[in-house]
Amino acid sequence: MARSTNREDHLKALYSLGEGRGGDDAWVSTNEMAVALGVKAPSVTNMVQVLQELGWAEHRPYRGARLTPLGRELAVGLVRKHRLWETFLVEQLGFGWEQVHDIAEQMEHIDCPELVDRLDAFLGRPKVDPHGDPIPDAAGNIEDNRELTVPLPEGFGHPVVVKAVLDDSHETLSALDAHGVSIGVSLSPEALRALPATLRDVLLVSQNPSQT
Amino acid sequence: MARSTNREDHLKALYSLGEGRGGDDAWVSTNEMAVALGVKAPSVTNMVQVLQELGWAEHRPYRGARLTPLGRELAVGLVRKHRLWETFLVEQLGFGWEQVHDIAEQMEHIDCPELVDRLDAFLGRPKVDPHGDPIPDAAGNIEDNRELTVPLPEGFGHPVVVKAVLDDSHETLSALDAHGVSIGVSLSPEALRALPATLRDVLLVSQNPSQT
DNA sequence: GGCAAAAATTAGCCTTGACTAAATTTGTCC
DNA sequence: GGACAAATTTAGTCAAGGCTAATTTTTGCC
Repeated sequence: MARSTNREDHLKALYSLGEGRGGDDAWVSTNEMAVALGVKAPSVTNMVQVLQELGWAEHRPYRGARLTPLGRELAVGLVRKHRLWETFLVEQLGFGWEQVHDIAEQMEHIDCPELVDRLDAFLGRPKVDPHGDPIPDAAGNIEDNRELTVPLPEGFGHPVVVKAVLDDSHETLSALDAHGVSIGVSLSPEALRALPATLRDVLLVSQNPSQT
Repeated sequence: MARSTNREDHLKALYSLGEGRGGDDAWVSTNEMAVALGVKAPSVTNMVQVLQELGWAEHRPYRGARLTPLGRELAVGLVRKHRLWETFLVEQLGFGWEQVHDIAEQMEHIDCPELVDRLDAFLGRPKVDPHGDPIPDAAGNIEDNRELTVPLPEGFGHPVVVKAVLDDSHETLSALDAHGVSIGVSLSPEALRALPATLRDVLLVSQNPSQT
């Protein structure tokens, strides 16, 4: 048994859903994964059991699943590939930031370690992707400077600089685009108030425009 | 029923094997395809029948298969993607010409017409890939200047310029590399005689070094 | 023209990964 | 603490695409 697009998709869903929560309740329910992947729950149960046989995840029946260290390493590799390809598509080919998620979803499954290294070098070893998300390095380390940023502050008393967008869907990113929002843009309190709440909520900002 | 990696692989095999021969005997046997694809003959029979249902190919039992106009169009699109990605890998990422076939084999299945257009533009709308093979344009036209070239002439009386290599396998290309052969290189009669016959046979050359 | 060998197809089975329906476990509310 | 609802897994089915074994068609040779 080995790598396959489907297994990788399930692995990545498990990783994405599990990363938010720390500590002991890092278990992700099969139902959550099913919703994220657009399949039904029993299919996920099946696949999670396969991931367990592969040593990528641990499955506790009626509890959920979580990654093993190996699984996490592989998942981070997928995230790395995804974000590098997104960066390539935007910076080199001129795609809009709302177009690249779905394409990178296909490209991240290309299997060639040397390709990843060369792409990374070609792009100048970027630290963040076009949505402000950190790109893991070759060793799997993630330098997440977004912890220096904050969710939108109450009151909107000061201008803020957009550091990252937490939802990479075509829909959200197009809407943000229509409001002139992109990574690095400074938003005045008025501009913030003009944004629909659903869009404000996906932004990570730094409060001091002098912080880069 | 729709696109899938397997169906595309069979379509491309049918195209590659069928292109050499003109006219009425353009039928490709399922066995040939099986050998080319590394699967068994009955699997090919199955898949060829699927291609027929898709309107991509015509199957005449015990005779073989051949592409429909639609199938040919799709196959040329795959060849276009394959050769553009090979060009990208060599020219932009610095891969050796012997490394890129297998990677492009994966990348050619990425489905995004806009990506192909942008990649083509990014590369400067190249006419040939790193192995000297023509890259079809967006309309599917193939400007095959290799017809201006000739297989290696008898006698090796004159220097020749290498225009294309007919076998893109890692093995062959590495061997050619070891002999200092690459696209555009001029080979003296002595150099030609020094090449193993198996390597000489995959070269297309032009006889007059002044022809570029 | 008939017969053996080669080639191709059909038949039947396996794995992957999806689904629905049914059974099981968990958790909550009184 | 028990009953019921919600969540999860198990059981059984299906399609895609591969395989081997058996059958059928074609071909080549006398």
